[in-house]
Amino acid sequence: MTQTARYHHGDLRAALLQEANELLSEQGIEGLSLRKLAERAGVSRTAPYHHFKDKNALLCALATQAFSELDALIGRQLQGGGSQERVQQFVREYLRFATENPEQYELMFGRTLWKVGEPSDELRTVAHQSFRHYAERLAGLLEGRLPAGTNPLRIAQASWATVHGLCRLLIDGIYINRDDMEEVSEQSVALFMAALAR
Amino acid sequence: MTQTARYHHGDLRAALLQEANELLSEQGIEGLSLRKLAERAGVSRTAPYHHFKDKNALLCALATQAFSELDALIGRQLQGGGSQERVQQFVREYLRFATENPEQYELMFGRTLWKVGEPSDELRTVAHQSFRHYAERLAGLLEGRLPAGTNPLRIAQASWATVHGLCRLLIDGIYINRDDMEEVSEQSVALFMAALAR
DNA sequence: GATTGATTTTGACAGTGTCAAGATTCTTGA
DNA sequence: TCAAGAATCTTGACACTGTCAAAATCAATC
Repeated sequence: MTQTARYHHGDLRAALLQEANELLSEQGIEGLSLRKLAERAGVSRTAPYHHFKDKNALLCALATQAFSELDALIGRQLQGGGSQERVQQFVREYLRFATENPEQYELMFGRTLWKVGEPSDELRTVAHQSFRHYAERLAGLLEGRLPAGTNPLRIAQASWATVHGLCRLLIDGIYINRDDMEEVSEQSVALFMAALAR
Repeated sequence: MTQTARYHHGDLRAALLQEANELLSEQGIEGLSLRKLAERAGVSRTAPYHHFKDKNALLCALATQAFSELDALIGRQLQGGGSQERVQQFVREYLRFATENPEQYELMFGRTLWKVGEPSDELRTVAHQSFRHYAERLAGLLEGRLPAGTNPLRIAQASWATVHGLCRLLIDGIYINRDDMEEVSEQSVALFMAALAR
């Protein structure tokens, strides 16, 4: 039953997601067209529409997968007792996650889904969950260190914005030097921790 | 000589830039097509090609203008002696700049020009100049405050990344609440300054 | 075995950026 | 003054995009 060119594909949905991920990595969001995708999967232009409402839905599915990975990374890196080295390590891993799959990261956080398109409920959920997860873990790490009157949520937002900003500058091709970025991130973490340890 | 429907437009280049800025604000980068632009300017589809090599060139021209404004903002806000309040004020203004013209900001820092397209030499120059300008001014403000062994350039990069990250999260529609963002930015600045004032 | 539903196909449409070739107007030099 | 050339603008065309409608094919079910 695995011969080529049968009318029903078998598991087109999964095949599309797989091809989409590859195409995304190779050519970026701009190079990811439904028609290329269909051709790669050996199927006609409009076949994907029976598995995804439209392009936006397919991209949401991709981004949702990616957020799950990020969430796993957060859980893996931000557990146990807290030290500056642990946070440094997390940031390094986050930077690695973003820069090794830049197109995926762009899809996760970019305007394509969040502004131009419409993020699916599933995507919204997993994205917010990831951030909440991060905020909780970080609050755990910084337990007792925070100066009075400091809102842990704000710290989480601020630190995430910093790391995210670094990633964006790097990914979008504005800062080119990755090694510099690593140094910048270390500097940032050091400053944050220094301020919190007062 | 100002009657309508004459063959030569007169100053099509300027008109295109003007219309492009409006269209950009109204409909975003995705809604900005050369054909719409041409129609708005009352001219045929391909007329713009006699004033801009291609779409990328036109967008670069837009972004270059915008960077000049940002550069002016930096010069305006980051002058004179330094205090935490001065930095806070700058960040507020930067956030305002980005959130009041989100599509412009996206164009300036987004992948459309820096990664997908090719930034013009002019754009590269003014962008780097803006950052250098920021770095110098900030170093001036923090003069004498920096702990030994702290590279002012890294501080500039780190702080810019933070503000930029906030802007991106806000603009891309991930953080929705602007007021929260303002609070986050204040928190960030406070942390930075606290760490530096040790 | 016929019917129903899922899946896939072809055809079509409006929209995009951009090239080539022709039309018009402005400018410049003799 | 007027011809030549440059600048500017237009029409035609091409390949590409996402998406809809209608027809074709297959799988499963009653």
